[in-house]
Amino acid sequence: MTAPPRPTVRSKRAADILAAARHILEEEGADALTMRRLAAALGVQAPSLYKHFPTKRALEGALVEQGMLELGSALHGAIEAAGRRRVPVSRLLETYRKAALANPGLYRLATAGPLVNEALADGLEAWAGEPFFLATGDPWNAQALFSFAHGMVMLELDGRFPPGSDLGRTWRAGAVAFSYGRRA
Amino acid sequence: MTAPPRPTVRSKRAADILAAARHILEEEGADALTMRRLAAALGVQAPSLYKHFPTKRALEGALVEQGMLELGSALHGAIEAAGRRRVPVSRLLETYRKAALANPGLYRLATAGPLVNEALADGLEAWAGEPFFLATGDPWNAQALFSFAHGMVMLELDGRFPPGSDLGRTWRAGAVAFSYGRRA
DNA sequence: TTGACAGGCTAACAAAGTTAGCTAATCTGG
DNA sequence: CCAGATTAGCTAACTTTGTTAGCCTGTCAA
Repeated sequence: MTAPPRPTVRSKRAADILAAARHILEEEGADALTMRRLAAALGVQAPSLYKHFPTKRALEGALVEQGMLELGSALHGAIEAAGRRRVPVSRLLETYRKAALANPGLYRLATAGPLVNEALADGLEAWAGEPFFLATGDPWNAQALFSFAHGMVMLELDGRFPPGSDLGRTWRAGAVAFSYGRRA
Repeated sequence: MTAPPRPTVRSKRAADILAAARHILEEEGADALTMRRLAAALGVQAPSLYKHFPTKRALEGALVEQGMLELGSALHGAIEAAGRRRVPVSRLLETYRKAALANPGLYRLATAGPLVNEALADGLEAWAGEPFFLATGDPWNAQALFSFAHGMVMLELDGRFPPGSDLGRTWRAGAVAFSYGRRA
């Protein structure tokens, strides 16, 4: 088990900005997260934000780091809760779904576009993905299971499933498919 | 088997614009697809484009329709090639992967953000998804399999897998997991 | 022939990220 | 305790982007 990566340390002010940004992101959507809107929420003018983050993408990157850290923590929590036994795939998926849907804006931000993560502490993504390896036992099923979970969350967030779909059952179908450790 | 939806009919000029847009999208990326850049490629000024599409999103929507139609055709082609037998999941996935990665910009456009599809001919999405039902035999495994495929493509396009990953093997792991028609 | 319409044009706006350069406060080293 | 540096704010302004308004010209049908 890899150690959880330490979050980047930031000034109090920078942390406040991130909190405000996150609030706007979740309450009003990604489009509402503009530098001017964010500045206004902090009672400040837009250019002042650049004293704390060099660019909007950097600010988003910091949000992504937070999101990944929280998601990773949730997943590792599920692993630990299982003690010495292997986590059931279904349990891991439930955790993933719940954690991801709890912060839709952040999740989309973290996994949209080619590379918002740039300087994303390198180990972070690997660490967050580790539970999938622990649940499946091999890297290929781990990646496949992760892809399934990611696809489900994205499609669910984007309302891409036909109305009336029993998504719980779809998640369960995936869980069944990836259980019992079959090899490719 | 549902009939393939007819593509929206458009004027010659509108079709030309879409072709140019698609070219820019694939050659230079989504950021390069601006109204001015597109207009320039057509030897025209930006506002002229609004004689043919009411908004940039409408133009993107038309591109998405094209993409979905092509992807759906590829998948249905795989179904037909199997004749009366059920398509192997692995075969369907290979088709999906190949078709999606052949037009990365278009694929991302079609499946990014909450709703680019708006007026997307309603049956189109259902029609494109039908092959997954035919390959798995029930709607829940169909949706789960689709989510897996979608997640794989997105992560692959975004370079989210650790370098050196054997993605072919990951796709195969997914294929194995979703074969043999297990029920949730 | 006349009038509608199709399809182009220029000028311009608003919103977005961002930069430059100023200033007031606060902290720090001698 | 003061001087200089740093911090963190400000205003003004620039660029890029989508988009609108309003004009003009050619084509084609009544």
